[in-house]
Amino acid sequence: MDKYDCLKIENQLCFPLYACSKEIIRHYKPFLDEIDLTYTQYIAMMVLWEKKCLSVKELGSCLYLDSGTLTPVLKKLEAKGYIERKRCEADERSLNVTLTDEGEKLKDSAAEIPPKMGSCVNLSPEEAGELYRLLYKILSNVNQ
Amino acid sequence: MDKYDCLKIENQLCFPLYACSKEIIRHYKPFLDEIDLTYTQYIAMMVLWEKKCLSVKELGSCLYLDSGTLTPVLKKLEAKGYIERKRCEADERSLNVTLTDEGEKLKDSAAEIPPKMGSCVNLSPEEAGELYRLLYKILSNVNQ
DNA sequence: TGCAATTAGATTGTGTACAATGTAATTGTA
DNA sequence: TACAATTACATTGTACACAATCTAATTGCA
Repeated sequence: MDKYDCLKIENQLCFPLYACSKEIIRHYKPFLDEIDLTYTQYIAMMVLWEKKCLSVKELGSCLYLDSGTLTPVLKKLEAKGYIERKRCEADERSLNVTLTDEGEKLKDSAAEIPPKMGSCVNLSPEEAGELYRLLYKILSNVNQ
Repeated sequence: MDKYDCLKIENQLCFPLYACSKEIIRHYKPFLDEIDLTYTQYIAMMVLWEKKCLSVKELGSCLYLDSGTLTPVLKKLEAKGYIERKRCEADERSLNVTLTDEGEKLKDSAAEIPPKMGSCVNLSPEEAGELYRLLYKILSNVNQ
């Protein structure tokens, strides 16, 4: 165990996280292509399907994304007709994002994706649960 | 449990993976700034510090990255003077990537980063080990 | 109440990611 | 041994991600 061992990629925890995240997202692509969404657009829609209406700031804190990333993503979703972007009347700084009927309708096609994805992650339910717990434990710490 | 529950972001495994990966990489930034590397450049250097010399293809399979991503990353590392890129004499299609003395020297500064990062992931050694195991289990499956 | 500080989004610039395609070198085989 | 198929890398185009900065609206406090 020399002082450089910590630099070996196989001793890193961040690297398999990074690689895993990318590889799984890559496996989403063929399914997401069918409903013409990218992964980022998909997770934004996922929050909207649940919350119906929220500000860019709220969406950003759900997704760990800032306005620099979300503004163009939301403009694309608006161009596709899935959402509406409207300044909040009570506070003009804030932008309300809401689902259109088309956006709401998309939920049915999207609901077919998670079951199809399940097979690419070969973990037992217990392992998946443990992974989930560990990831959220890190996330809760990383944000103080 | 209705048919849309699978679409809730808190029921997804991919989302915390994606968010965790990004958040941890973001925490690397101040440390990586000190040695003027991005995260992608850092993991490429990590493989080189270990293997000394390898082709773009080999590097790509270590990092789960293709030439479209690696070519510009490696050109930047070459411009910084940390690596050399030279066509393989035995097979001109292949490009050999090797460390320069400057690149080798960088290893000492880089070795200070992993210990500093440890504190941002508040997992016990057992939990970190389990997370590591689960991530590599997924990675081994995702690539058939 | 006036105005400095804060806040919410948008913009800009840099750096990945990756699919699709292009090019040149090498291989396999009829 | 020609030449089609394959391989390695580079290029192009699209889409994030994020730091830094900008603008306009709102808040807080002297």
